Amino acid sequence: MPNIYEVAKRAGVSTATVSRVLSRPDVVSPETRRKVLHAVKILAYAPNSAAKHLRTLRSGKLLVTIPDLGNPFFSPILQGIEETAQSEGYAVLLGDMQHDKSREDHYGLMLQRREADGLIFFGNKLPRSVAELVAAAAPKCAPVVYGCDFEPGLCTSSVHVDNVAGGADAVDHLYALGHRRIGIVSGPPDSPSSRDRLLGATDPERAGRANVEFVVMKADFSIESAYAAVNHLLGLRRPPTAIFCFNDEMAMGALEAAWGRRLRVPEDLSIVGFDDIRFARHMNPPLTTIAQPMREIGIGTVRLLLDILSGRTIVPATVTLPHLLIVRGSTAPPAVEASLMQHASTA
Amino acid sequence: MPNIYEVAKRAGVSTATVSRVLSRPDVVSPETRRKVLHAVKILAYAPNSAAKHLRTLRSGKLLVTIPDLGNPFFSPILQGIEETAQSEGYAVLLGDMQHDKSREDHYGLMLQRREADGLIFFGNKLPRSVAELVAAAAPKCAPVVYGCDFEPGLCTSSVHVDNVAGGADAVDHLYALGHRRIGIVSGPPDSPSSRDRLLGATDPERAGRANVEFVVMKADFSIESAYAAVNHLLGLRRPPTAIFCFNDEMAMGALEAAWGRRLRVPEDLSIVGFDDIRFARHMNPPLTTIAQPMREIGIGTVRLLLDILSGRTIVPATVTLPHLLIVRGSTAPPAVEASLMQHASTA
DNA sequence: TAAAGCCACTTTACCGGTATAGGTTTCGAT
DNA sequence: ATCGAAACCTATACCGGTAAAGTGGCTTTA
Repeated sequence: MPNIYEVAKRAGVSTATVSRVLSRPDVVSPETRRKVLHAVKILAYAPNSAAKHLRTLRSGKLLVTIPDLGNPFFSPILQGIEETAQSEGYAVLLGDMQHDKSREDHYGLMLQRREADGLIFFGNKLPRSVAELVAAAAPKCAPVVYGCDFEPGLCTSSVHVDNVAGGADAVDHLYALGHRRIGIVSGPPDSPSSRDRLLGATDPERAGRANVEFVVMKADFSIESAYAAVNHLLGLRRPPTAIFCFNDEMAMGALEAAWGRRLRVPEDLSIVGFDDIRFARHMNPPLTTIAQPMREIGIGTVRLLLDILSGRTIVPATVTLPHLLIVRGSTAPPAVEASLMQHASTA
Repeated sequence: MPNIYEVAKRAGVSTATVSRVLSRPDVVSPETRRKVLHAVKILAYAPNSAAKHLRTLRSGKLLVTIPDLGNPFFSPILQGIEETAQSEGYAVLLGDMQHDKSREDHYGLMLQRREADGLIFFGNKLPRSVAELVAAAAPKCAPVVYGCDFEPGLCTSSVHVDNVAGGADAVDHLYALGHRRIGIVSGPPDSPSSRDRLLGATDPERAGRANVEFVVMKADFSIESAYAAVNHLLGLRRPPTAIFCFNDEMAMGALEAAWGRRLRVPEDLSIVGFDDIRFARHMNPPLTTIAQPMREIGIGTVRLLLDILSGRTIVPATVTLPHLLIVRGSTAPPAVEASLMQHASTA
């Protein structure tokens, strides 16, 4: 593995010149440049990154932590992050929290050791070590960006959709179809986005909604938890005619529960999801859902973080990206009997 | 951000002592150790990783490249990798190839620059820069491990299942159920694992198989390609009674094609997948498939790579992990008419 | 009693780049 | 011919750790 000295010797120049040929070629004469590049090629030289990082005090890496890699919601986000980071000359360090607190502090330390220049955090709550770092930087920006969720009290930037409006849009869709008894399968209570979706979904002030009943089941964003919750809902004396799940995986669980009870979707039961993961359109029936621009969320977090790192952004910024209701085959007006029953019971 | 000098000064010792307290505490007296640790705590000191890496010529990072992050097949693999790497003191650098050659060489260079100590490669073909590195190291090991696939001619280690046997097991299952006309939806021809599965699936020498007809459709592991392929198969004059897709996502596409033609699965058409991704059991009907131990594949690649890095392994090793046929609801004996037709036509 | 060994630490060279200051050459203007 | 400034290059300090050699005082050994 050759170093810069060997290249310099071979090209007959100083190491500084070699360095400059590779980082700012325009300030070196064409002739010298040619000689150096030739030597670089012959020796297959590539600058050692540790040395570079030590001298420049930048690592060229962004740390990204994800609560659960297995969730397909994060795949396009990660792709957006990885692609943008690479095109801006950064590499991505991946941390999978697996919902484990002890792993979180491990990754918090990596920021302190400067193994990464910044952190893109997906999850509910910053690990303690990072929160301290953020608090220390306040009111200026620490190199930390929240994706999707964000802690209201904390001085951090974030990129997300309007979850209140998203939740409201899902329910508005069901309401417009005629549903008046709606089951809701929420995420865990410590998830800010789940809280917001619930807020929007059940907002009694929402214009045009009257005579709606909600039955809220707490779940945890997993297929299994939603299956159990929906199974319970369908076993009620007066089951809901529609169900809004706070993510698409839980909608899969809801579909399974419906199959299990020989209910047809959407004839007997309408189902709405959230996220529009890649598989939503391939479910049976294709899933109506609130789409999040996942790839753009990923891209947005990187851009925001790079703005902070370069000093272009000083004060924490919040970016809200648009969501979109995608109507597919899993929602329809409630069956006549159901709406009659509903009518009779409220009369 | 304090450095080791400030800690040394505060503790009244030399920097070397501070360094040793943190890396080999046992060779320092308890009293000195206490003083140093106290100073470390007060200053919130964390060793700069670039400096450490420069001196030790190790980066503590493993580069992992994935052809497509969106494929849920890779999620458990990545989780296994990340978890094992972290527990062994390594961090994971993520590269998403997105089937793009130009990105591949970018990541090849990272090895040369020593931004990572080793590479875990998922995909068909090593990028040129890495292949050169491997060739240069031959017949010893380069710090490169193939996951799932592997290039036969190349001197690299790999971790995978026996794809020939897996393909054979899938077809044996269908054969045992009575299917004699089997559609096969393969991956792209440049994928070694797809080639192997095809070999096993259509092996005419396989004991006990007689009078089986195969119709092979080339696809590319995507839902859409499989949908088109299966749609074509089902439109044939004598369509197959069972279909073996070389991954589970393609089985999803096959299911969709069956729904589209109002066929019941498994009554009218049996479907077998490969991989046993997390969603396989949640399809409608639950998918019969060949399970790969994905998490263990991930763990295995890390262990193998660390063995190479530590010098414990000198010669390239190949690890074959067990696969398993998981029978769920998507396979059943062919309908009577179909088998009669089959019988009549072969008589 | 000198030599050798050991302990617990300090000193220092070094990893491989880049930033910076300073030196040399070139060339047009005076 | 002399000067000045730009263009281009070199020498070197420095980034922050760690490995290895060195130190001083003590104990053990021949």
